[in-house]
Amino acid sequence: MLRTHTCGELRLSDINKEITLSGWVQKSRDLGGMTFIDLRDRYGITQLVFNEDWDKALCAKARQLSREFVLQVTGTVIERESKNKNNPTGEIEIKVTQLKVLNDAVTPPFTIEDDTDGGDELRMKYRYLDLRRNTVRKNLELRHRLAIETRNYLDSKNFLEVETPVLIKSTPEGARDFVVPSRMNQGEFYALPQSPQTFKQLLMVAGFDRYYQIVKCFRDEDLRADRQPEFTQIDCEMSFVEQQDILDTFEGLIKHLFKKVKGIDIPHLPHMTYADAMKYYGNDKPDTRFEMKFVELNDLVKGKGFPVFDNATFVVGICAKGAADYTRKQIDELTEFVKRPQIGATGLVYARYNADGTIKSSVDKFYNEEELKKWATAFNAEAGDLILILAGEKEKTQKALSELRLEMGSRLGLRDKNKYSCLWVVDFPLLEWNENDTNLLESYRGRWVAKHHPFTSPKPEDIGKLKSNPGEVRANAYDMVINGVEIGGGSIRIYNRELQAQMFDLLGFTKEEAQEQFGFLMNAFEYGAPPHGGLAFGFDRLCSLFGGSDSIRDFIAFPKNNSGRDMMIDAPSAISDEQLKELSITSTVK
RNA sequence: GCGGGCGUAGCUCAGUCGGUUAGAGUGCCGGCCUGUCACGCCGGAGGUCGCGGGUUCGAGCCCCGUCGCUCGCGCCA
Repeated sequence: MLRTHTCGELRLSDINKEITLSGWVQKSRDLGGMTFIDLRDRYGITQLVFNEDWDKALCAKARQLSREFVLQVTGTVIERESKNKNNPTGEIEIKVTQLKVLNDAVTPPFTIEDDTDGGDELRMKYRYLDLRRNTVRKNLELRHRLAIETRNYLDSKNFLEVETPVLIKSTPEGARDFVVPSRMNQGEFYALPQSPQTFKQLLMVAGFDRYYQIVKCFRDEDLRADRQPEFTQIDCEMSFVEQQDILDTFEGLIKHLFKKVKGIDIPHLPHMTYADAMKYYGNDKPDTRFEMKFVELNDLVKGKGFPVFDNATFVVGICAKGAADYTRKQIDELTEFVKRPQIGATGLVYARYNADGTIKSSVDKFYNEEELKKWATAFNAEAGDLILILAGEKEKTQKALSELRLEMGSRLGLRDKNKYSCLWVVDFPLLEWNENDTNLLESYRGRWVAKHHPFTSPKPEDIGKLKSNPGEVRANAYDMVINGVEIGGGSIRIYNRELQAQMFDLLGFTKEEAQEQFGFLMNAFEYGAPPHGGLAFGFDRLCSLFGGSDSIRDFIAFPKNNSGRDMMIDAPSAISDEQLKELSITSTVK
């Protein structure tokens, strides 16, 4: 061993011990006759001290050490003359007797400190240096802790972790696939899994009963702060269960994780229907840390001569508690916010419920005090509140107001990172209609697509509507939502060949296409498939939620940038003509 | 595919109305310094202002194009 202790563990109780430490030079402070060096490893920082009076040659050698040199030092633990209370090892230091430079280092391009001077791009390019920083290392330690506690909980509930293949088959449903050419089967391609969905269902057919896997999944879609092309799911499936059993089991998991990792007791998770989530929050993943629910105003505001409201199919608003003192400038900011192209509202109507009980609105020309009072009643508004109203086409307006609600929540400090509000959103629609929209791949346009995925079972009482009114069929599908983030989702699956075939038919598959792409699954259903269901958690998002960050990149050791590039190894890259030829692939790009 | 922001020293940034030799902090190098821990003091080196074109007597600044990074929309069963 090149060390007897780590740089984080020595204390006053270790005084006079002869020890050996190994680590990196964090900082060197040369005072002339003596030199201090902070030696760092994963566990902490220990101060080394060199003094000309003790060993002139050694002290001279210490002066030559720069940041990030790798050292092995032997010496005696001594009590510091002046102690540093900010460091757990700050009461001792090492009087070094032997110094060995295990490796030198060039000056790093950014400082290896909690508050680094490095920008994102540079940190990603030198991620191995970035990972030396406490903040990043702690994020990965949190990730490790969450993975361990997930396994502990699921193991205690009899779940088996089973690995499923990574080279699988491309299917047209869902996100774009990453594909991998097959050399042995020329002209054919594997796809990387978007999720192990069909395999876990086959494990249920196989009688495994309770399965989980902490597993990489791949989606070839554009990225965001919370979306990476390869990401990790906690993927789970159970047999002989109904929806409530799954909700109970995984409410248990999330409570276990909060308790073990953060020491927080999470109350019972309320259920909210998809319909209510849309009605009250305009969003299927509502941030329920604060209320500010939507109130529909169609009946109250129409027919008073205000064309914007009269021409709109949907008028809806929120009431921001205590925001009546918002200045004209602040309200203009909000108006600009909702008018941004990403949100797309045409304007914002407001009504201030002043402290003196009067109401002042931006549409006083059309609505008198009495009518505005009725608005206030509809919102349960009190003096001091600010009512904000949007109008337009229903879906777009809901979405815009949802964004405004979150913005107001942030501005009013209602979205505390250390507060957690968890719930289940249930009764999702089974299907949604894809417009004939050029933003979509041609094969996706103008047809019904599964809201969750095509293996999701419809609610038995809605099966009759599958043919007559597919859009109204509700699914046995559910999402876990925490602080406005979709942390996980799943469904009770179809386990009957005929119903599954009917689903594929609805989704526009011919019998032959369905058989070719999912025949293996439907065939399996004929051999005694148990009723089953499950869900998957986004593990990276869970980590970022626990770590109080909006970006999952901080919790992935080697993440990719917005363009899907690994800036460190510079992937993806072109491959040689020889490789292409072996795969029978012709490159159409120079 | 689209919209916003950014690109100036190793790093983080400032740079006014288009006008002298492009600055600061930090890091780096050298010197001094025996209790520092954001050490201090003195000195020094370090620039293709992302790239290409244009306007102008003159461009870091204005215009056009392009590349990269970043946040978002679309997309993401």
